[in-house]
Amino acid sequence: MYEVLFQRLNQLIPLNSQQQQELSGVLKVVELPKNDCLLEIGQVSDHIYFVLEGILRSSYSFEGKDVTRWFCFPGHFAASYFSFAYRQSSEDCLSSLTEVKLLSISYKSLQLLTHQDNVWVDLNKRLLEHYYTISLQRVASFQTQSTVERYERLLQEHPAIEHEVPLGYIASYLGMTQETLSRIRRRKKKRK
Amino acid sequence: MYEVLFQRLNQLIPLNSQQQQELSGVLKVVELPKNDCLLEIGQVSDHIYFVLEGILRSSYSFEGKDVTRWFCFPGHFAASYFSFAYRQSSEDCLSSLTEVKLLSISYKSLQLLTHQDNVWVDLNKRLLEHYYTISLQRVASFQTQSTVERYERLLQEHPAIEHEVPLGYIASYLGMTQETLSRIRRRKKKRK
DNA sequence: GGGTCGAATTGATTTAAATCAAAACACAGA
DNA sequence: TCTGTGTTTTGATTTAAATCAATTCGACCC
Repeated sequence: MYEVLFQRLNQLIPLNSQQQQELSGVLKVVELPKNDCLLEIGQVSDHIYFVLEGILRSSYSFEGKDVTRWFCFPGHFAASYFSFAYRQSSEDCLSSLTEVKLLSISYKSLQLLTHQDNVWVDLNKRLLEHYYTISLQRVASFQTQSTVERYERLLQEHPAIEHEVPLGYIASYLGMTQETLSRIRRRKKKRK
Repeated sequence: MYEVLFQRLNQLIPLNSQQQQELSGVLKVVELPKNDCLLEIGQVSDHIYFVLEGILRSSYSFEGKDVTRWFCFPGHFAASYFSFAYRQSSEDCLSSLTEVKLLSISYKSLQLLTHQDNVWVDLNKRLLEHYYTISLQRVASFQTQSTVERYERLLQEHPAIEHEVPLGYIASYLGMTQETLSRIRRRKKKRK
């Protein structure tokens, strides 16, 4: 059950079997239906999730509009980082776009782990670096790529998104209107 | 001399006087002329800088074009993070846009500090979090704001940029052409 | 099978930005 | 002061995207 998670973690930092066991001891499996809310805006996030199956979406509110911060696919971690790490109220909302199966760890459990082994501190840093990199690349894609190119790239990374995520959510993630994205899709079909 | 730096660091994490002294011991003051290169693409970054005076710019290359990654003003830290932290060759280039006065710390010195006091590890994390936040906000500004709004916001944060940084650099930072930015400026003047 | 709701598509139009080309400007050096 | 170089501005045009309004589509319920 936890194999997928450990595989992913080992890419970030090597864990020995004791560390793996300690982590396993505090993980919980969570299964949720489609369109379920894991965290609302204003709440303090109490969990980090690891996606086993399904898709999550994080969004924030801008001038009344709902904007997609990111999507979370199997093998990804999901959290409202600053809310979780610093116990602040979250600016983001987190919810399921499909039925999902997740692993979750609570703030308290992670605190305990952290105090007894530095590897969890290192892991935190690695994850931060990872998500920082992704964010930098995303900025670069806005600087240098057209709407079409941004969509193509997203499709390459996550082909599933095309059929499993509502168009409007993808459009706001990419910074365009849903009409524009719909037309991009049409032109793409025609070319085939 | 180091006062400005310590003030900034204390916002991120409290340092006692011993820690301040240890850091002071390994800092170097660097003064450079305008348009000097601190790091070229492909090199391994060996220093983190803190800007006392002047402006730095980091850029990367995309399809032959030079694109501004960020600007660095007094009170900011400048580095090619992944090149520095993991001794990889840098994708970014770093250079001075004006005469600059910097504080610098070498990889080796920071390694030594890190081994003798955990506070420097924490500081690293805080800085990462800080720059991650900025990157997230920047993505959000591409998702939700128009070219005009993005420029206005940049001006609010760094009014100096208007007269001290070449237009083309600002335009690529904001993800628009320099003609567009020039016209935005003209319309702005007219309105006054 | 008809009706309803939200999502997606389409069309017409306006607006914004990119592109291409040329002129104006700023400034350092002869 | 003139000249060359790089930057910025301007103009004309094309292209891309937003906006607004109206259908169409699809899933679900009755």
